[in-house]
Amino acid sequence: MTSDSEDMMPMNGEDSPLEDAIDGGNVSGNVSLKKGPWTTAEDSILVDYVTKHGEGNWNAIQKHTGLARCGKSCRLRWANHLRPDLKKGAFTLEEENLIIELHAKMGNKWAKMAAELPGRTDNEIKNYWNTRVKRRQRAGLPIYPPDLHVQSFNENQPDDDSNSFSSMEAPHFDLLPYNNLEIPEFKGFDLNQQFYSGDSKLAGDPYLTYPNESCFPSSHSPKHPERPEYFYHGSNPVVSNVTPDFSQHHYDGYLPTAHSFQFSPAYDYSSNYYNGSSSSAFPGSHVILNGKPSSSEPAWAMKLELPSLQTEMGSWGSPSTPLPYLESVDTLIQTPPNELCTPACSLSPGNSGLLDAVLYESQIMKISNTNSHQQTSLASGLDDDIVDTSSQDPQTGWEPYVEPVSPLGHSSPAMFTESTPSNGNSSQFIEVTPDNKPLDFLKAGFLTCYKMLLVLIKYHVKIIPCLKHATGMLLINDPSALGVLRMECKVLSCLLTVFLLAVVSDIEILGNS
DNA sequence: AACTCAGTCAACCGCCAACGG
DNA sequence: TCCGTTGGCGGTTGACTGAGT
Repeated sequence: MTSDSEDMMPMNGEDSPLEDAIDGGNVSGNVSLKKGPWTTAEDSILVDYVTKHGEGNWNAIQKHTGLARCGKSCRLRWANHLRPDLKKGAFTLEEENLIIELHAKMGNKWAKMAAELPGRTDNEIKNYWNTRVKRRQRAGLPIYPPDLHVQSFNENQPDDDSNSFSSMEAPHFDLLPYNNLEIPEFKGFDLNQQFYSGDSKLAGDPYLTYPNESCFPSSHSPKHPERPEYFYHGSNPVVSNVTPDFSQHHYDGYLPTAHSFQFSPAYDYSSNYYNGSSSSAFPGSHVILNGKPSSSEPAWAMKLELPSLQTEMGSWGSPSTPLPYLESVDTLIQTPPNELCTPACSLSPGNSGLLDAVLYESQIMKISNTNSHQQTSLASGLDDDIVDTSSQDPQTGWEPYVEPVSPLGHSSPAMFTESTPSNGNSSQFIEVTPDNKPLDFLKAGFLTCYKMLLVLIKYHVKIIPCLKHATGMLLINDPSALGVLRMECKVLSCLLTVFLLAVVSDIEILGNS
């Protein structure tokens, strides 16, 4: 054993660790105690002391070594950083699973949890958990995976002595204010049901009201930069049946792939916002990934369809219609129709959506002065466009597209040729020619506007769910919502512009006539 | 380049229980 | 039994960092 004098560190040099350690300390009684980050010099003093004397008697360290740290601080430093048996680095997937499981059993008993994780400190586990809770809270998601929810309650039955906790220690499944999150519109958003509609076991689970957190990956996670967050598939028929235990939760460490998530009813589409890859950009994109309709395509797929247009040619509204890309909407807005048209789609403008169709029509009108179109009743056109609700999906209320050519609900050219005078040659395109009575011409012009408005409304309605969801994402501070909203606003603003142009066009022509 | 923001980490603070005088 | 000390624990805070804007 060494004497106290031997424990004292040398004080005779500029680089004296002790001098460094004391520097900047606070006065506590007649001893200046330092706060803040530990220096390597202080660490070396502490390590040296504990190596010689063992752990404990922490207050003696300050007395014996002159280290300007209180006993508490020394103990904490040793326990959390200097202990030789500490495991450095990120938590492994197994450790993360275990932490979640242990927390479900124990609650915030960090020390007990640390005892189950060799080499890990309570502080480490606490920090990890708090970060996790914070992240999930922001996303409005439950802390625990759904099946763990059940599992944990089972494990905390009274007959389980080893895991019995008081009510205060019981798993806190209501830790999050999530259930009280006030996002009225979003909360009732039927997407929530649809995410899990394929899993009756999960239906009604209050913790599944919101999308899986996989959709809200943290923008950066130094420990797991490549991991978007866990993908709790819950009762995912694909995943959960593979392994019955807790490890079934899918932590693949990578962004979802078509294969790993394609049929998960719990898989939410928002991950596609994040993914940004061409392979998944929107709900149900697994259908796109598969390149063909999937029998497992969830019912919500149709609901999530954006207003435009990203379906394959001639497949408007068909049940097998691949779901649209968000990105493609942006592309459509920014890209001239001609550039968008691949040979496969060149036969019709209808495959590219409303904006595409509108742009296409305008081009057609410009270059075509010779077309002769069949006269169509304005009234019947209106009926075809909007009013007919008999074809709506009784469940979703969504009006399926039946027009195989155009997103406008009817032949796109017809839309313009029926009533829209676009220029001085409007007589080629409208059913009411300048030869007709001025009143008829006026009526045709206003009907054109009206029709355009209805079409816009129709598409706007399809956008609303997306806006709702994006708004919800905003309310929970999800950064990806901004991009979604921005894109959707682009769509809406373009639609509005088209409408206004139609109005102006009519007014001008009316004036000329 | 400056700014913002979220995540991580380390450390401190306060409370409490155990212990010993 | 009381009281002071010590150590353990959980909550909180602030510095730092990196990504995004």
